[in-house]
Amino acid sequence: MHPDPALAFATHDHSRCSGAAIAQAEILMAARNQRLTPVRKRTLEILLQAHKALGAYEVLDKLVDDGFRRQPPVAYRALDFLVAQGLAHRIRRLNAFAACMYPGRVHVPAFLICEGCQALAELPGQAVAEALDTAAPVGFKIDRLSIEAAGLCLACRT
Amino acid sequence: MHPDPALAFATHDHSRCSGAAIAQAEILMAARNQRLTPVRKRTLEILLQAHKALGAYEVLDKLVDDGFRRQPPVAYRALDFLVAQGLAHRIRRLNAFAACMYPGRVHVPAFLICEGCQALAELPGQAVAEALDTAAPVGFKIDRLSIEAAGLCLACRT
DNA sequence: AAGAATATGTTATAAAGTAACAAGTCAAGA
DNA sequence: TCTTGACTTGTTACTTTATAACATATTCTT
Repeated sequence: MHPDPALAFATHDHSRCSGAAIAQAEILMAARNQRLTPVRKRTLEILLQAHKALGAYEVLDKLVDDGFRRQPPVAYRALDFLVAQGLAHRIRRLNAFAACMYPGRVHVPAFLICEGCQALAELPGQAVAEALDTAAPVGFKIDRLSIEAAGLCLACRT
Repeated sequence: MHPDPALAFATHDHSRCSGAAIAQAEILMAARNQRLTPVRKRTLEILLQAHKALGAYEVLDKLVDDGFRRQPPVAYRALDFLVAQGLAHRIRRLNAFAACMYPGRVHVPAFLICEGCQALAELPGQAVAEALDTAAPVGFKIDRLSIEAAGLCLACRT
């Protein structure tokens, strides 16, 4: 995982991220009586290894390499499951999906998208959510919140 | 305009909002040497009167009623212009567009989307943006920020 | 083993957004 | 005033993203 969001913008071994995260996902799904079936598991691996946001059709292309048929519902169903289980997030600015960096933990995801290297950092947005709650009209109950910032990371600015 | 975002969730005369806002847009565009052509002006009116987020194709349908041809670029070009000029915002969660409530003023838009009545409130998100900036890794420069919350307004909860 | 719930296979289609180029409009300088 | 260049619109065609609907298969429960 990425306890430090800054690591998202640093080079590192992606396959290492993947292994532990998959193991944790297995445990989590078992605890919830949810099935991390082959497509779902592979989809999560694909997101973890990409280490950036991937469009559903990009995921689908990679699933095809693994023998699954190239049909949109294959990818969308797996992605929807992962999102519902909090193992992945949907990045609306990009029409894309990314593996969650804090699976199983209650958190408000906030995203930084580097337009230079396409890297994506997920950071805890609790404070951001509180600021919004304060600003919101009395009585409005926030269910789901998207916080997505596009910009340039340190490396890409220099 | 809506100095008080809470008004977005209260019933009121939409056509009244529109008139003043259009007049202001005219002034603003003149000052910037930008042309608020008929399609653009009508598109802005449509957004202002709808008083909620409208998909590009919904806008297009209404433009057709005014004699414009039903061709996607007609709507997208007008909408893109309005967004570029800060007269409208794009709501990514909804694949939709809404008139800006603070045209000509520097601000960070934050949106509350009521899933009960589909009303949309735009509120100043400066504090929210600052919270995110604080949480972001050193060196990341935020260019554009989406803050979009889905939930239920007071009226729809009761 | 039967039935219910869940997951996958498959076809088809809807919805959202863009590329590319031709044609028209407008404003400013020669 | 003419013409040049920038901008705007018209139009065709297409790409990308996402979902509906229904059949089949798998798994869990009793």
